[in-house]
Amino acid sequence: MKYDKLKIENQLCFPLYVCSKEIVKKYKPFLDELDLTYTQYITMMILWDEKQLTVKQLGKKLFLDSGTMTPLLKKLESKGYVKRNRDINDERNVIITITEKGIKLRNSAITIPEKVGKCINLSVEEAQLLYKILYSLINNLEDDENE
Amino acid sequence: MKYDKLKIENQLCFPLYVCSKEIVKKYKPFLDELDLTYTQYITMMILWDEKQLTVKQLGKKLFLDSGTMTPLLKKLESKGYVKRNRDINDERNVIITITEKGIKLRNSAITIPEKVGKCINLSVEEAQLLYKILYSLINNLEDDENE
DNA sequence: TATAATTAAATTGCATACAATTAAAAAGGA
DNA sequence: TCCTTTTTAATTGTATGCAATTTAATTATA
Repeated sequence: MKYDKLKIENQLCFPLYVCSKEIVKKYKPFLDELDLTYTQYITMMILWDEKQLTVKQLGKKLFLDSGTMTPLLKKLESKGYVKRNRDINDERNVIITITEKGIKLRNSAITIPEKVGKCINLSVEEAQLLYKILYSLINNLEDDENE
Repeated sequence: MKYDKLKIENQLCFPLYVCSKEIVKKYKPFLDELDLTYTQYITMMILWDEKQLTVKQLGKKLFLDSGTMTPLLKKLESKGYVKRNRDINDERNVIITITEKGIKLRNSAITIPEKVGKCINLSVEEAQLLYKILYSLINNLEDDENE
């Protein structure tokens, strides 16, 4: 039919949008124990690895802009997990550094991926395939930006 | 390493979250022309098919609760695309009915799926596979709810 | 060097999302 | 029938997410 392409069941974005939201919800009870939101959690994930980054660098890795990052980082600072300091060499930059308390939080978070994995319940093959397709999609979207 | 499961590149949820956000952004210029947001768009998508539903039924199809639906539907009402009326037979329900103006909007929306499809740029096989995996994921998540 | 252009963070305004609560209506049971 | 429970929307409060703008600092250029 003429309007078939406008049917919700023929959309690819809609199940993506639903999966994203619903899985983030699955994280909630586990993240509540750490007093973190999902966005704060993925921010900490970067910082557990890199220790120190500018707001810009963090936002690039997380696909978020300063409008989202600035209030989020202030919240993480108020919880004592990060410090925010202007770069002395280039005062435009704000450098985010993880604190000792932030580093310690990683031990409490370590069981989360496994717990959420159980809710997801995909076969290893499906999970790998999904992962692969999602990242190629992200690359396509980025290429499309630069046309 | 001990903390490998906490690395951002080993997460499945993160690329889902990014894809969802980034594709919704791709819709923006096209939806701007219709003065619709993405959530308003998928709501209209349901209504183009069903004409009349309660808030509850709409929310169930969209995986959204009344806290999101109520203000969104008021906005669609103020734009003249839907009407909101209490069900006379059961005053707890609010029935959403698409208006003539709302029905006509479909003709302006009809080119959107194709335009966004071009940005996504996956092969037909990958797109079908992704679709299939996402819906089985949604089913798994729902099953997990009812345990 | 003085000015223009660029860059990074912060701010503002709007639109979700969702948990938790509230209010009203309907259904079920003693 | 009266009371309790359930159901549906709406409301409240918190946290994103992003476009657009602003501010301050740096870089590029005439």
